Amino acid sequence: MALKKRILIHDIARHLEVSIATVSLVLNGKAQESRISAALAQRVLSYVEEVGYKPNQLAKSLRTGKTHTIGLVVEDITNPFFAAVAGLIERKILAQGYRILYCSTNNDPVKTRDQLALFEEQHVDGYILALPGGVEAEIQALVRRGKPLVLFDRSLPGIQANTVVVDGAAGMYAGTQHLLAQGFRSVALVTLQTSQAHMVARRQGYSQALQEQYLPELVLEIDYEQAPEAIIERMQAFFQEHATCDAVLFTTNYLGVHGLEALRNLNRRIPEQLAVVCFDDNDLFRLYSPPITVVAQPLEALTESVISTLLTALTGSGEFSPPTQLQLAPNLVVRQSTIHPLRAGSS
Amino acid sequence: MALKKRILIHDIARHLEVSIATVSLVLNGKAQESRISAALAQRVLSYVEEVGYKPNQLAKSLRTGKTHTIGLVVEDITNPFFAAVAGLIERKILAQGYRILYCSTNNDPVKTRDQLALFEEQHVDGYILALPGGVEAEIQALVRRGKPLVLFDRSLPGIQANTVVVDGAAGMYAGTQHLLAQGFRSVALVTLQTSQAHMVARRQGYSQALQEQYLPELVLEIDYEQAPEAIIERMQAFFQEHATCDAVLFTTNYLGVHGLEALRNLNRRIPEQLAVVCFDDNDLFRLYSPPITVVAQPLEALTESVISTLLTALTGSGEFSPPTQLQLAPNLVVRQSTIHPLRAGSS
DNA sequence: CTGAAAGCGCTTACAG
DNA sequence: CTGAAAGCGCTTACAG
Repeated sequence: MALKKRILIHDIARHLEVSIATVSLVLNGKAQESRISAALAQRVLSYVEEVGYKPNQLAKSLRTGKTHTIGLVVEDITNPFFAAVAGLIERKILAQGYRILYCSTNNDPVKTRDQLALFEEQHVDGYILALPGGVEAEIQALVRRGKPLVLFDRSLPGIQANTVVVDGAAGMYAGTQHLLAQGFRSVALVTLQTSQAHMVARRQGYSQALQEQYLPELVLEIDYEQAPEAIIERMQAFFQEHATCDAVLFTTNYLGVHGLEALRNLNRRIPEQLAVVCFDDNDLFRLYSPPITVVAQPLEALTESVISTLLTALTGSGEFSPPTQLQLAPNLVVRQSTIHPLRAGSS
Repeated sequence: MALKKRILIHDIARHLEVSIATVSLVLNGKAQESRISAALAQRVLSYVEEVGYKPNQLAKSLRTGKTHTIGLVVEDITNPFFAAVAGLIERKILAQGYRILYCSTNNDPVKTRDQLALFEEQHVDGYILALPGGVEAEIQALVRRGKPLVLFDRSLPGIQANTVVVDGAAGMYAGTQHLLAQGFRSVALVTLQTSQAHMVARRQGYSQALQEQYLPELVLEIDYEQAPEAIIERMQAFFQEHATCDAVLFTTNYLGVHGLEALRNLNRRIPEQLAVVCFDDNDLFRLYSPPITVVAQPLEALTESVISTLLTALTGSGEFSPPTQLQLAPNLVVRQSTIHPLRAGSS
């Protein structure tokens, strides 16, 4: 029943009849440079191991300013893309002894600002960020103060910071070209009504492909704030209004999911009546009937780049170095949703 | 260019010409009980607001022992169920001023132990846990030391702790009964090879429904460690071997997803050749062709219960109170994957 | 190698 | 209400 009193560095020192400094130096790997004998260091280490002493991280953090904590900010942890990113980041960074604080922004700059402030109060060592617009000033301040951070998925206009993004323009260009090559001629885009960099790029890839063929654009912009039901209804109205449209690209996975539901409600056959491409892959697209052609993001490479960039900044010499800016190539995965049985190869 | 020096409580006190204690007491809402005049308190508050002073949480935590951080341990953050739980928990608890540290266990007790130790070093105030078997001793120790925690999704054998689970036995019983009522007679179960409480319960619900009808069980146990490809192959072999089986229930969403892929590879028609039920819902099941009948978990109620239980423990008087043990009812959602066109209503 | 000491930035009795 | 002080548990020069 007796609560074991938490053991302190002081207890270790007293038991070994050495000074607190000695214990601390050994524990922090500074035995050599402090000219502590290997034998003594070993004695300390094995006793610490024996009694299971763990330094109080709070005290350590207060003293050193390091918390070994990373703040992960995503748009929405329930979105399969961000969940996958979170999972991969976790796997890669926990092994380095870091912990992860996370939060979802839901693209709300006010909420994001609050959360960034909380992370800062908590003294996170570094940040991994997929941000909404409207927090440029806060991020600029972090950059200026030399905080290790990396933006991913989307960059922030006017901010010079480590960034790892997927080339949305190239991806959507490839997707649109693929549709055109399959003989589709009235190609719509369903995207978000936003000026965020990644969405702008994806739309631009679509536009460019159409312009090169002198084909008109047909764009539906969805308000992120809306409830799923409203989004689905909006899409249904759009597809009914534009009945001659024979192909559509969705710029995010959840727009794609809602789009499939809208098309199912309308009984549109894919790809006979409407070909479908989505940016970003997931189980649903892969197993849907018909399987959906996607512009897949390189999740493994993306997270690997994010982590290595962050670790470099974290362990950096502290001196200024130019930000790393990476743009990764997505991968067009052609499935049946864009292979028109009658038109295939007719381009 | 000049780095603004971080402002300290000392600076506030000096500027207002009051004592540090006064500032601290006002900031911690103890102005009244310390008989500090409302006017002075107001002066402090507005100056603090004006200069944007934020107390250093590390120092505060070291002193008070509270970090306002919750440790969330899930099986796998990329699993839609756990991602949904994480999202809802986040939404409900960030508003209370708590931050969330998370980690995935992948059902590995060693990894789980390491992470729990990290969380403890970090002095999290409370825990929300979906655990693998093999960490009973660690949890028992947390409980004994009065740490606020709540187990969810699955209980831990022999551990008396706050627990919020979904009634898997009732859910699978209902799903199996539904299949029998639809006229299916050779009903298989695909589950995990594990002794975890939630899986045992789900299997037991299946067994009971069959036993009541004197029907034989047909169970495939999958090893969690295997790669998806291996799991799919294993399932294909199973379904080929048991060709007369006319219905199947999957006990988790990812087993269901892999199962659908296996059945697609085998060109089995659902429900004509095989009816399908899955425990846990997601977009894929809802939009699949045909839509899949599921035993849906009450996510909103589940997370609400988890949070309120944890907050009670967190703000509790510290005195012992018996653990809260909640079991929520799941909801059978019948879709076309179990409605046999020829047999419907024939039961 | 050691020991005493300062300091990270707070909170909180305590005496006045 | 105030002021001085202890203390949360560490790390790290510094003099010896």
